[in-house]
Amino acid sequence: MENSNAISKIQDAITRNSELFESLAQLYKLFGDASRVKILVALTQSEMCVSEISEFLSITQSAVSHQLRILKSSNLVKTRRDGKNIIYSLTDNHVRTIIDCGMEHITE
Amino acid sequence: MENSNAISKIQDAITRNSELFESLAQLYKLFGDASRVKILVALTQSEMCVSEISEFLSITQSAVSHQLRILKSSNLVKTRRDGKNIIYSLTDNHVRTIIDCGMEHITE
DNA sequence: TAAATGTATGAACAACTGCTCATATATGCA
DNA sequence: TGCATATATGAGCAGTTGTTCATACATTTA
Repeated sequence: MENSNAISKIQDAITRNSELFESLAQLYKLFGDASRVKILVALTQSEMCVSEISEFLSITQSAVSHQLRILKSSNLVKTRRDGKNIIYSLTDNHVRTIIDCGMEHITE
Repeated sequence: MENSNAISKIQDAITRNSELFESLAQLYKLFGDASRVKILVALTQSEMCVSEISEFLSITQSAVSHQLRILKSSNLVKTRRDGKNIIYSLTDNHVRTIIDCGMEHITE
């Protein structure tokens, strides 16, 4: 099929920035799981320790811990220790923005 | 572990709106794949037919078709026929907004 | 120091995802 | 009407994902 020139340019742009869009997909993948989204939403309201998060999701402490590890290694959350507890919080405000952005689509 | 009152309220809110956050995760899941993201990004620039999209992704026409079906059944894209071609385009501007929102996080 | 509490981690597994291949359907054209 | 082109779809498969279970590690307290 013969391309119009305009579409060729779009295709070039996407091919050139291929890695960028893979990062984008990788980012959205983090929000693409109900447990993780709920964790992130909770953390937009307040920092929390693992057992607090574990309480209101119907999954075990272990599962929460696994998910938090993913979120931390992706730099969406950060931690500090407070005695026996590890307190998780959002790294920055991007998470909040992204969630709000998606919510607007859902609740239109 | 004993909850602070504030955290209890957050947990209640999240439990009550559980389905909402599952929809949110479902939405982000659509953006959580490189092929789909590239398709959506392309469509923010111009409507396109299947074979055009198929050209610049290194996947087959069949794979593109499968992904477009997913995007269509989620109401992110819509179609019209033009002769032998099916032209795909974005349903509304939310996709654009969501992509921009994620890009800001990536390219900070 | 021993027990209790909070968190992290590895293995295993079922469910899901995205791709390919083969093939069906739909339209346009000779 | 027959053939070429464009798209859709089902089956099958390999890779990924999210959970659980068992257990290890870290900190506090008796």
